[in-house]
Amino acid sequence: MSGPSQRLLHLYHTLLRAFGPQHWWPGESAFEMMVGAILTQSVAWTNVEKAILNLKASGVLSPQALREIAIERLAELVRPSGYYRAKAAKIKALVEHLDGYGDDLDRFFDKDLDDLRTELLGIHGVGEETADAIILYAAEKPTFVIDAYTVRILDRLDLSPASPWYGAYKAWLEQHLPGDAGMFNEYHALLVRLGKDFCKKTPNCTPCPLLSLCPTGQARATAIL
DNA sequence: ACCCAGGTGGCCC
DNA sequence: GGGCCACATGGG
Repeated sequence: MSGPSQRLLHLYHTLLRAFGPQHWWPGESAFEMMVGAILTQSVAWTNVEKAILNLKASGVLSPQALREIAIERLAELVRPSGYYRAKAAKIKALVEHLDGYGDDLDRFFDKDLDDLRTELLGIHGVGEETADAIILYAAEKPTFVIDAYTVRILDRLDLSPASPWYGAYKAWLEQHLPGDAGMFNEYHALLVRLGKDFCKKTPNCTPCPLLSLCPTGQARATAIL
């Protein structure tokens, strides 16, 4: 008989074997990751890439430049990522907050994980998933990021906590896995890879890496997602 | 033409 | 504290 820890580790190794390391988060700097974390809210990453490209081409992918740019112009630049007016306001809120640290991310991140998380949640536009993505991928501290793919895949595998809240999934995973930031990083990225690049695009995916893990034997991704 | 994509905040009860 | 809803573009 195998408990949640064994099953979660097995899932991790299965995905890692199937897909290899994902090298997340996509982005050249911690600040770019933070902006990307906001832009990717409820939107396909391909849209975010266009928006980031616009910001780079305009030379405004820095906290100071983003504070100085007019919000209407910022909105136009991030337009491809959807919800563009709302996201422009969120980015403004983020860089205003960073102003309090002289735009020094190391100084911003240099605090207890829970304190950093609470502070992030106080920024307009930063909810739990975005906060955890920033903590894990930009600050490189061990928190597990829960997103829609994670929930659906774990539910399908009957590997879910009792309560359906964000915090319950997060606690469930952190409780049953070694608290290693590198592993949380890779694990979340692999779950998204499975959901995004594999399941949707491969109807009846015969080589589905979850096949041996699914209790009902119906781990075809079309069934999962 | 429709559906959905790596959520969040505001408002209502 | 939960249940709705607005927010909006781009690709399948």
